[in-house]
Amino acid sequence: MGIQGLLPLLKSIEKPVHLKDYAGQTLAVDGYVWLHKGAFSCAQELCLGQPTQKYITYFMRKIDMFKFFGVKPYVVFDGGYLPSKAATEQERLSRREESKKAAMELLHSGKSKQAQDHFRKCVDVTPEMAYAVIQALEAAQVDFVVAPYEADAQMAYLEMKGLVHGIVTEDSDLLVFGCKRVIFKLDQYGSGIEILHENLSMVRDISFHEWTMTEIRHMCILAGCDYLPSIPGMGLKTAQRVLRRFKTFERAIKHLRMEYTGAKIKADYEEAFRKADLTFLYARVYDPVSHSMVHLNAVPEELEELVQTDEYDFLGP
DNA sequence: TTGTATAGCTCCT
DNA sequence: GCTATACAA
Repeated sequence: MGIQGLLPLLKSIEKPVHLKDYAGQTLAVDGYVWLHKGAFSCAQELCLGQPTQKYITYFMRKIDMFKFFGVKPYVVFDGGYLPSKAATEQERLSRREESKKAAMELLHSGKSKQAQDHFRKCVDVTPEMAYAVIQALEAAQVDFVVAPYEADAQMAYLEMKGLVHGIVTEDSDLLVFGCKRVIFKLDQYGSGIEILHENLSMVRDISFHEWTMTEIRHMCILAGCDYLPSIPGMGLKTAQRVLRRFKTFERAIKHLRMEYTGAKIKADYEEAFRKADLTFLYARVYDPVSHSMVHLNAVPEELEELVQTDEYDFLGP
């Protein structure tokens, strides 16, 4: 889902770029994006369990494009799902099953063209597909890493450690994780748009002047993110207003509780907010240098013991 | 003005 | 996952 409405809000700081602008550099790539797009070319085969190589070919063509422009790709795959995302996954699964039923019926009545539309809605990227692509990457000596949980946090870590110069993705969450250089909408010719974190203060549609990374992260969580749905009626602009007025999210939530009478804000909302915030800060990632599991940012002393407990399995158990 | 709900898109020629 | 669009509070 990402952060609803974040990218349109950042239009004024978008910069058109081309892969060749990054010649000689390494860019982290969200493997899921290419896996999913590649799966579209062979949705029916994948849904019916028929053997196909098309999604691998598609993926490697993207890799070749990077190499053609002198850019080194560092592919990042998703690992396990966080417990906090289980509900979303279940919802997606049942929607896919519905589409598959419709696709099969159309196929059996000879309407293969219409069936294809439904196959594309039910196609899912499986770990087996990721593994097939990984083998092709190994053969081509392309760097990759499987994140213990979410690719987003893993890519943010690679950038933070200086292992990559920027991140290619379609997911606005990356900016909330604090990434410095994110490239969106990369097309088949190598064109895309770049957003730099340092330019956030220059956004015209909303005033982020003097805003810290913490405030921007809190605004995004309040407006709804993958780890916590928003309070009904709370979008980015309203979230920005209440945070500007009340300074901290605790005070903002307290105020919203008084204003929004009734059961609109659940009793555990503030607790859930804190957990979402900690996930953006301290998600578990893999460190390719030391070959060990670490947290995205150094965990402060007062939290060190807590993050080891089951209470904190939302960071990745 | 702002948020939400819905539909259409990702492949390829 | 994204965007574009129409509609609602």
